[in-house]
Order: sequence, then structure tokens, then C-alpha cells
Amino acid sequence: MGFYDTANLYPDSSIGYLVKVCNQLGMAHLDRAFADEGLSAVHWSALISIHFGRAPTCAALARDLAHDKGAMTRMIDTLEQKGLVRRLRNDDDRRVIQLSLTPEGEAATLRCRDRVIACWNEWLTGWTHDEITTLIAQLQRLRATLETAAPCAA
Amino acid sequence: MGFYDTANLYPDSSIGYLVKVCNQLGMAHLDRAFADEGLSAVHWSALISIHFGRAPTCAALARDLAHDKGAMTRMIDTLEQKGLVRRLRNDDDRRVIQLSLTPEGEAATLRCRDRVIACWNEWLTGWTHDEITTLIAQLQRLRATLETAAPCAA
DNA sequence: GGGTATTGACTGCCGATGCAATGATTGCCA
DNA sequence: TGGCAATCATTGCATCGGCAGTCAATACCC
Repeated sequence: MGFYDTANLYPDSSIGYLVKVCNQLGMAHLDRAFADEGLSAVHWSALISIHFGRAPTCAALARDLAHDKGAMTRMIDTLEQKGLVRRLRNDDDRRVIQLSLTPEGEAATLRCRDRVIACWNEWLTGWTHDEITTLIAQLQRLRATLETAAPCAA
Repeated sequence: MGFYDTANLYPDSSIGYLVKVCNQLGMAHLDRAFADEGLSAVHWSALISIHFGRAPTCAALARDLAHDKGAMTRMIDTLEQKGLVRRLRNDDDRRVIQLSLTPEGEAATLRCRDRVIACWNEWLTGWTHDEITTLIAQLQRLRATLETAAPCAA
């Protein structure tokens, strides 16, 4: 019925395994690319998310990156100490703390973005435009499913 | 020249971001699915890799999963304490410690595999066979690139 | 054969993550 | 209005991951 069965699920054919390995390798590369900025790839993903205004709060940021809420608080702590992120209490909803980039944070985010673009363009050398947009669309579809998925059936 | 430029790199179009989120969400789901076995998704990925004989040693396992070598030693420690994995010194190359699954480890690996199959078939509901094999092929291609990629150009 | 480089397993250290619980604030509903 | 649930940020705790360094065994090369 489904795609996978006990005869065809092995690491090289498993989307989960491939996604995990691609993620680990890509993040490790970017960690090194950002080392002289004192930032990690996870830091940058938070900065760029704030930059695009898709996560004005700590909780929204955690959801956007599928990250732990508690860990996110501490990550914001360090980014704030570095002078890259500002916290601002919201007066309409006093539970909320608005996040925004400082000018230094904005500058660092864009510097890192240029490196990310360079890396990915290098990694995607030889790919056609259609192949890339197809991959993006499929990953978006998968993300949407996983975000709304109920706990797996036993 | 490349696919990405400063005008089109935003989270929803970024392969890196999508891969990261899909990985985090998928692993979190599987962590919960394996909870009653006392295993995590990362544990299972190590077990299944040993099961398929693609990583007879600790170092090879770390490479196969793009995992840290030191962390892998400790992970094997816990899997050995749980009675799922055996360590056996190799007489031909005395640096190497052969890894193998115990019968209990084999059984737990297959039980978890069934759940992984169920989860992924559910998540891929509505996908055609071609869409899935296309995604797998693209991820394999990306993995191969990332495995051999030199540090990113600044 | 001998010296050097490489590989494999392991350890200490630091920082990061996941989970659960807390306190504060708001929304909802009888 | 009052009580209950939900949301937000934060924190403590245990665990895990990445990095660098150590020691032993092997491979390579002159």
C-alpha cells in the first residue's frame, strides 16, 4: 500500500536518513563558514528568520525553526549579549517579548547570507533550475505534512 | 549564475532551512515513536546501519551518519549497556573494534523499523511513486556533493 | 628497517538541546 | 465577574554533540 516496506527500507533509500545526513553535513559546513563571525549555522538561521519578520517572538522563532523553546531563550540570550538582537517588551500583550535585529545584527546576517548563497550555489552546480525548484517544492510539501502530523501510529 | 541570489534566498525557498526543519520534525516524531523501547531516533539510525553491515566499526558508523566520532563512542557505550550491540576486537587490525548486533538488538531494530515504515508511509500519503523516487534521488545527489565538498569559498 | 603520517578508539571539556515545571499574562466561557 | 485553560518567557536538570588531544596500532615512504 505505502511506498516503504520491509524489503526496500535501507539507509540509501530512506528519506529520513538522507535528510538527516544532508542536514548534518550542510550545517557543519556552514558552521565553519561562519566561524570567524563567532556564529553557528543555527544562530544564523535564527537571525535570518527575525530578519524576514517571520518570527517576532521567541516562541514563534522556536516553532519556525522546529527548535526547543527553552533552548531558544538561551540562544537569544547569547545573541543579545553579542549585540545582534534586541528584546523589547510588547505593551499590547505583556507576555510577549518582541525580537528585532540591531544594525550590527542586520549587517552580520547579510554577510553570512552571502556566504550561504555562495555555498549553496557551489553545491548545486550542475543542477538545472527545474531540478532545484522541484526539490524545494517537495521539501515544502514534506515540511507541511510533518508540522501537522499526529504522533505516529504504533 | 547560480540558483540563489540575494533576492530569492529566504527560508521557504532555502533547501538548507527546509532540510533542517524536516529533519528536526521527523526525528522528534520518531523519538516519541521509540520512547517505549528506550531508544532515540539517532540510536535507531546507528542500529540499522550496523544491521545492514554498512558500518562495521565505530569510525565508519560516525562517517555514515555524519556524526561526531567521540559522541559515537559514547553512544555505542550506552547501546552496549542496553545489551543491543556487541564490541569485538579485530585480530587483523588491532586498532579496530568490530560492531555487531546482539539478538536483542536485532529484534529491537526490526521492531523500530516497522514503526519507521508506518510513519513514513503515512507522511507520504498522496505522493506518487515517481515523486518519492525523485526526492530520494535528489537527496542522494545532494549528500554525495556535501560529503566531498571542500570548505565553502569565503 | 626506521621514522613519519595516518587511522581507530577513547576521554575531558564546554556549549547546546530536550524536557518538565514555574510564574506571569491573556483569552475564553459559564 | 470568576475560574479555567492557553500562551509566553524563563529556568533547572539531565543528556547529548562538537572539538581537541591522547594513546595504540597500522601504513607509507625513504
